[in-house]
This record gives sequence, C-alpha cells and structure tokens, in this order.
Amino acid sequence: MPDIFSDLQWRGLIHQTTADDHLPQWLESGSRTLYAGFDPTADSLHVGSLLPLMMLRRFQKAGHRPIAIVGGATGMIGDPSGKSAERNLLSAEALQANIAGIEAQMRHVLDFDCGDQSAVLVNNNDWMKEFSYTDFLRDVGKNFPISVMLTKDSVKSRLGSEAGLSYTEFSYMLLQAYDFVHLNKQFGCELQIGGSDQWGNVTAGIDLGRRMLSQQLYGMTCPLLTKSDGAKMGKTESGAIWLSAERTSPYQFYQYWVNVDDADVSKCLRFLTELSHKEITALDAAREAAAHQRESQKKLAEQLTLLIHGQAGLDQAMRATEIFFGAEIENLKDADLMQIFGDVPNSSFPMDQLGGEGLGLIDALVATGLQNSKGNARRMIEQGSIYVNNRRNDNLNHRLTAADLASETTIVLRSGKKKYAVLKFTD
RNA sequence: GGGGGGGUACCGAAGCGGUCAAACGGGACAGACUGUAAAUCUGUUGGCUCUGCCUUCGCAGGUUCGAAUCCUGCUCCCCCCA
Repeated sequence: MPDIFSDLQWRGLIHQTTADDHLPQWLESGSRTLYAGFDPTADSLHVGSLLPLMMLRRFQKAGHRPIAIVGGATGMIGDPSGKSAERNLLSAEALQANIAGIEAQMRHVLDFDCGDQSAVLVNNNDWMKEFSYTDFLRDVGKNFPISVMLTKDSVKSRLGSEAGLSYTEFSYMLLQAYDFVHLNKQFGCELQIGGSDQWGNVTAGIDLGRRMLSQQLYGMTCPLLTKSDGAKMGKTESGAIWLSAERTSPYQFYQYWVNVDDADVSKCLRFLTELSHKEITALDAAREAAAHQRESQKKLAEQLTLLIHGQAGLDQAMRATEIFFGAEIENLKDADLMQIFGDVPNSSFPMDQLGGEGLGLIDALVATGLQNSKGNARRMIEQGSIYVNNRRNDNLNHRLTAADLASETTIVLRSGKKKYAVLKFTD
C-alpha cells in the first residue's frame, strides 16, 4: 500500500490522531475502511466540505475504502460543536432532497464503482429510524457516563454561554458515536476522519466501539481550513461558495480561488489539490520570486474547477474570465454569451427599440439597474467607467442601435471594473 | 412629576434668517496606478426634461419678500433632580 500517512503529514493535514505510532503501519498493511460525515443542511455541499471530501479521495486512491455518511438523523438535530446557537431542524422531505443533491456532487470526487474500494454513501437515518427511544437508551446511552460527556469542549462552551444547550443537542454526540459502531458492524469501518472541531465526537465513537464491540477503532482529525485572518474559507460577502453549478457558477467558483490571498494559497494547494510535493514547492518558490504572476492561484483554481465542474466547466470559467477582464465582445453567438453571462442580471427590450433613434445609453443603464439614477449614469459615462461590449463609451448622447449588438440579440453593458448587465432584444 | 439638551444627506458631525442641495470626516462608487491585491493619488456621492428646475435638514402648522436656521403644537432620544 502507498504510504498515505507521510503524504498527509507533509501536507499538514494531520491535526490529531488516536494512535500516532500505530496508524502509519496499520494503514500500510492493508486496505482499510474509513468514513467522514457531511452536513445535509442544503442540497449542495459548499467549499467547506471540500477538505474532508478530498481526504476521502486521497484514502481511496491509496487503496482504502471511503464511506461518506450524511447525517439524515443527526442533521435533524444539529451538532453543537463550534456552533453558538441551536440550529433549525429540517423536515424529512427537505433532507431527502438535500441528500440526493449531495450524492451527485460526490460522484465527481469519489469513485463509486471500482470494486472493493468503491465509495459508499450512507444515510444514518436508515438505521436510526428503526431504533426506538428506549432501545437506544438501553443499548447506547448506558455506555456514556455523563461525567465524560460534560468534559467535551463542545458541551462545556455551550453550557457556559447564554444560548445554553438543549437536551437534543446534548444527545448529538451519542448519535454520531453510534454511527461509527454501526459502520463498523456493517462495513468493517475502523477509522473516522473529520475536522479538528470533531475530535470530541470522534473519540466518543471510539469509546463506544470499545464498550459495545470490544473493537479498537481509530480517529484522525485535520486542521480546519481557515484564512490567515482567521475567517472561514469559502465565504464571501455575497454568501458561501457552493459546489453546485446552479448555486455558484463555474466562473464564480474559479474566481473565488483565483482571488485567494497569497498568504493562504499554499495551504489551499496542499489541502485541496493532489499536486505533488515537487509541484507545490515549485509553486511556492515561483510565488516568492514573482507573486504578481499568481501562478499558484491560477493553478489552484484550475485544479479545483476541473475536479468539481469538469473540463467543460473549466473551459467556460476560463472563457468567461477572459471576457470579464476586458476582452472586447463582438461577433459572438447568443448561446456563447448566455453561457458566460448566465449569472449576470439581464433585461429584455423589444427589438424595435434599436431601430430609428435607438435606445439612449443613459436610459439603458438605468433600465438594467446598473445605475440607480440618470444623474449617476451621466456621471459614470463622463468619468469613463461605462463600457458597451467592453469598449469604453464616454459619449453622453450615445444611442444604442443594431450596430452595437454583440451577438444576434444581445448587447453587454459594463459599469466600472466588473459590474455587468445584459440587454436582450426580442421581437 | 420638575429642569436641561438634542433630532441635519449612507454614518458621524458643522451650519443657527438670505450667498445652503447644505462645510468637514468616514464609508461607498468611479478613474489613474497595480497582481482581478494592498497602499496611494484624483473625481463623484438627492432627483430631473441638467449652465436651469424640482424635492430634502424628526412631523404638522405659523411668522417673513425669504427658514435647516425664528414661533406654536406633536413626536422620539439623551442627561440631571424627584
């Protein structure tokens, strides 16, 4: 078996393990089954799930079998770890839809059809729903001394806070611990991985395995992927970066990574890509020497977009990037433009507006919402910040006519560096 | 309940009868520069049919040729005394 442990170590992906001295040999001496949990709070994963997902992928490529578990049952309850308040509970139907969406995305990263190492996706609700409350208390609950539960950080911090901790949340750890036991029984799963904030839940599962099954189970946590300023990776002012193309277009996804700070990019390369040590060290060196070329960011964006959105998604993102950053827009087809400007606000006008006098540029800017008043629009034009099809236009009296069409029916307006609006002319 | 102070544009804050669409600072937006960065510099920052016109200074009235500025009532906020 390949030595995955030292690769993980080199990448800085190992935060804590339950058996530092034993784990490397254990992993090398046979194909193991391991699992990680994912949050089913939305119908798509976001960038925050990329790290554990890549971890599973690394293990799979090293000859092990990954299990991704979505918390259908635990998702209805909410993990108190690292949360400052109790979360809203999800309905069963919503959960089902979310799980379906998440599975589709996992297929890009994990191989679900490769014999013994095929990835498995399970929903803990499938076994939890059969459990009666009293059975659960008898079989599982009695193995949890309250004194131990109270020492967990996730519990301690919430007990001291204003929000408090409900009994439901307090029980979360039992459910997650039981997942591990169940997966061991059903799949022979012996290793749980997760973020460093999951340590308490991971060790709870290991304890339960020892008590219920007399089994030696293992745990490993990774550092959380945070930015150098302490903020979480994957959040922007406009919200989270999602893996689904419907929620975050491939272009936006690509852009997010291209814009990662110099201080964070090396970590991202190590944590989230499969580039070799050599390639990463070379990129680090290149960045030292010529940060402005941003090779690291480009490589990172390219790798991740390719993995999540495929070659077509990457091509689309690159083409959109070229256009969004200045390339003149002309002689294109409607279909191309729609792909590139899919997530840009657009407004429709009757085709005959382009005939005769044409449509005033000022009016068009206001109609698209690119400017909120004519006075503003006028000012922006005077300041040279208005572009028609990416060609600067500082003519206050300009009127859009058929000659301005970038494709069959479309004109693209831009205000400032990157605010775009699409004008569609229809019959 | 008694006394005092105050509500100004996105925010903070000047203005206290005409020259006020309202100083100044922050923010925001734009331009130059740049690495799709930071810093810096410059411009803009109520609306419009834009060298002019219209609507804004807690709300409603009033005085005046003229009010953000003076008077009356209302309302909200802050401070002190009881």
